[in-house]
Amino acid sequence: MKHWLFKSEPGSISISDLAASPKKTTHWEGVRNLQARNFLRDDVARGDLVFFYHSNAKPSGIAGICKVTRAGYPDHFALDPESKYFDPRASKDNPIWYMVDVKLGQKFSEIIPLSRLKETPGLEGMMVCRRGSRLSIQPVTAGEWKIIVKLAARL
DNA sequence: GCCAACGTTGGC
DNA sequence: GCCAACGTTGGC
Repeated sequence: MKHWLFKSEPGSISISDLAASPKKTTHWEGVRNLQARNFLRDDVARGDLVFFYHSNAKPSGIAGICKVTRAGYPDHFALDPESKYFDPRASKDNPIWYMVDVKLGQKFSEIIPLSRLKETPGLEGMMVCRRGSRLSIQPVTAGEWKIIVKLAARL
């Protein structure tokens, strides 16, 4: 089992929105970056655990934990001209973009802010802690996962 | 295939 | 709202 960090702007979907969703489950659609797409298509597996990260938020940081309930499959929003994620290059035979499904596991009582992550020993190598890192689907090491879960337990 | 211009992300 | 960093586009 692997660990990930998925970013979302709360205005798009927040962890509270996910908590209020049917079965507390959502598609993770709209990823339109090749590197992130490759993770979704090739690496994110059912059962993997995910930190739900709020970006462009007050504060930005990790809001909780989700579980992947469905591995990568074509993001059909790319085929829908009405969708803001529409991509005219995508087709049924060549979906280009992929999504996964995630289910809320645990919503933390508070956000663990990015500033906290940055000052926590052992997390220096995390992509999200590095300036200018825009990747919205990021792998997290088992060690980093453990450290952050410990932080969450002390909230 | 280079790279300047442009658009987007996202912290602050 | 600013702007740095990054990804993508398109002219050549």
